[in-house]
Amino acid sequence: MMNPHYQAEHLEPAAQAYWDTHKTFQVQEDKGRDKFYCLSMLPYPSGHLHMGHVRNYTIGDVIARFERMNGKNVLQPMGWDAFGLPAENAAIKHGSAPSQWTYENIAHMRAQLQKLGFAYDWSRELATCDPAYYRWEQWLFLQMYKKGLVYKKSTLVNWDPVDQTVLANEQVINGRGWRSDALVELREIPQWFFKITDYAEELLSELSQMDGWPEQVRTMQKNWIGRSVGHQVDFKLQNSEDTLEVYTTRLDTLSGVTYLAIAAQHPLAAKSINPDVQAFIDECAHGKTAEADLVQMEKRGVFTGLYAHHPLTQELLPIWIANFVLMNYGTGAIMGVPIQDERDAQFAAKYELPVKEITTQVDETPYKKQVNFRLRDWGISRQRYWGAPIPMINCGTCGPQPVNEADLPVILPEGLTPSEKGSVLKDHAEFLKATCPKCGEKATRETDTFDTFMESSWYFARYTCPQQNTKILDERALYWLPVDYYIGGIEHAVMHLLYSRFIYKVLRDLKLVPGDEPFKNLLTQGMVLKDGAKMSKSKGNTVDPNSLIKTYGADTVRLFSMFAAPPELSLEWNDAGVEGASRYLKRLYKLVYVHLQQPIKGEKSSDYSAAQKEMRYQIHSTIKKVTEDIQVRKTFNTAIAAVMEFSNFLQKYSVENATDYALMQHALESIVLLLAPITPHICHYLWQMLGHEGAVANHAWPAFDNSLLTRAQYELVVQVNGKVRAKLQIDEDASEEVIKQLALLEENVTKYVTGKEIKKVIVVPKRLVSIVVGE
RNA sequence: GCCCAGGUGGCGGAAUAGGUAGACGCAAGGGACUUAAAAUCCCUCGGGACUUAAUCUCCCGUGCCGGUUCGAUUCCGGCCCUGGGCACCA
Repeated sequence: MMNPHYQAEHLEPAAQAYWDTHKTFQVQEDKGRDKFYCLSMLPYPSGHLHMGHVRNYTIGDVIARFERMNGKNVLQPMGWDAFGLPAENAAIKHGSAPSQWTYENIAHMRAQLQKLGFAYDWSRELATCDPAYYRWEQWLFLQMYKKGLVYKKSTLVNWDPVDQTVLANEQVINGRGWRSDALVELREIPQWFFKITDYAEELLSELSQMDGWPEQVRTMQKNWIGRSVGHQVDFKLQNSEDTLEVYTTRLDTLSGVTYLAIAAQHPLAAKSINPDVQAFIDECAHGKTAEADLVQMEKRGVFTGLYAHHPLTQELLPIWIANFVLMNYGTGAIMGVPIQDERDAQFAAKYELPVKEITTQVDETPYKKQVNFRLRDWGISRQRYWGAPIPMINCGTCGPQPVNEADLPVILPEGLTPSEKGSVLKDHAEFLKATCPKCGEKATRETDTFDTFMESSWYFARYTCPQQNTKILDERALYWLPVDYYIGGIEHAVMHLLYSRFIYKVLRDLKLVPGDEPFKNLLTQGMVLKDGAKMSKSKGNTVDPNSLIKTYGADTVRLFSMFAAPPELSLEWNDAGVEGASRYLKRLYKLVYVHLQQPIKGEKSSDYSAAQKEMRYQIHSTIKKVTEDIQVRKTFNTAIAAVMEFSNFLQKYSVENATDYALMQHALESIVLLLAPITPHICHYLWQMLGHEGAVANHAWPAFDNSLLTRAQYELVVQVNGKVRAKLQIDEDASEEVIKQLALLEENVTKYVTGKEIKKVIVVPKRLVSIVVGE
């Protein structure tokens, strides 16, 4: 007996309990069926779910449930990106351990996700801060070390001189430490790097074939990798055998070079003979390592006192240090061509450097042709406590040595309370204590931890066998990978997705995963905004999913977040709109209730009235529209709009005989099936009420019949000189000649045509006739 | 500064390969029901003009300026504004 009132608070837990006890979404490998791996980017356990999460995971869930209804063996897992800075900050604030804060947040957020009814295989849940996870990350690092993909070099970090610690870019506010307010210094420290540049060519060339990715993301990655073909020009230093190497893509402007400029960190800067140089370098050493800041600084420089010879004329060129030259691009040195380059011109004008015409086309042969990438190697060292330890040991005699595989995992001591004075691992005697794997002497353990991008670069592979404790991955990875659909924020378009592609190729080279690319299709969702701004605690414009779920139910929240905008656009949150989504579900519920209550029952006859034919047309065209919107376009908003439109039609349809009843039953069943991926709980209930034994989640997606998608007549638009002058109903099978004649007979058309020369008549089949007349 | 998006009624958005701009929803206004309110249902709803009136007709309108085309929200060129990313936030 159907409850006359829609009560989400009863019906939703019941549906969730059903999926839970029937293990509906737990999956195993099944060679007999097509697999479909649907993945949403794993959340950072910040404490509470926000609307961006709700949107992201609903999109993923709709796709997963849709593919499931289409017969695929669907894997949809969930886990936690559990290492990172916010846990340390919270721990400092509360004087507690980051692990405790993290695990509490995970428990809370897991419960929130479960309330939303996502079709996850929870048996595969993982947290990246679990040693059972990061031990395999450490193992992977060791394999990369063996392959020569790991090296150490010195690079700049933001150094807080008061707190004596390295700061992240976001911790530097206007050039000062966010806690200490001290002027931040740039400091060079040795750090571990992955040679992602070894894979630059492949990462670039494959992009053109990745047609399951949005064009914009591929373009961003292409530009980020930034392959260019240029030349290396050696400028011989005055009174020295040494040369200054410059990479340029504009060798043709060589004759216009009037000066050279190097980065402050360039080795040559130290050999400067100008006493002002050190002061300038010190001054440049303040600020922030972020490129956006460096590039926007006032362009300044200082003369080193050194000269080099122009390779064509042997003229002496002054060597300057300039704050806009980046050490990590090219050779950290540029040639200044004021006549051709605007920035060089401004610099030359400011420091009264000469400007020279470009005179000769140069002969390229003496110069080494060189392919250069903007992409830099990936610095993976972090001087932080709450991260996975990098498995290295520093020996006084042998230098840095990799930990023996048998000694993994290198366990991060949990329960420590971090301080603002940098990583507490540096003072943890027990952690530091190690013996050199090579000579066996006393040594010190590496205290740097992994960049958290490392954890998120391979988690999707681990979901295929999360409990595997003898190896990183097994044959299950070969069945499930690659990910068929990956859904996440556009803010990850470059870094996370590029690092993941890189690590996947490393895993491929270790013969652990199939294919070359980890993510076959990618959907990048837009931001969730309120009052035109990104929702954030600091702006005070957040919307709490919990209270919305409590007021309206999970289905309403899911429906609104899918209806308000297409997934790729930013979504403007509107509380009144949620009300509208709730209203629709009530209307649908009532439609089913009224149908079940009315007395007429029976089967379809073979004779259809015009109204019944129209009803049949509406059923099939709605199924077609929704199927294509979800399957191909992923425009869930228009799919929902089509279902709403169809519901409005049904509301006006009066059931007068058995055929009407049967058509109405078919219509309502279709709606329930079409909405099942979006609002799964109410559909689970209504499906049962409509007389079905099994769960709608296990039912097949509805089919449409192409032969029923035509109507007797269609509307034809008539334009004269591009303006709409009439609309007429035309028989489906009318010929082009007939259409032209009918169009010209229309009163409002003759008005504009009479007495004028008809130059052209364009007929667009089933749509419009465009008549072009002269004056 | 560089790379990538977006800009359409009061609001979110629709128009799928260049073919009716404003689907669907929200808000608002009017009405029905009710003792009343809520809920529900019905109607109107880009701006302007004309007409006694209309569901008639006309003009303007998709950030701005220009172009291509019978026809441009859609394609091209140039600008403006907003958002995302820029390598230690995740």
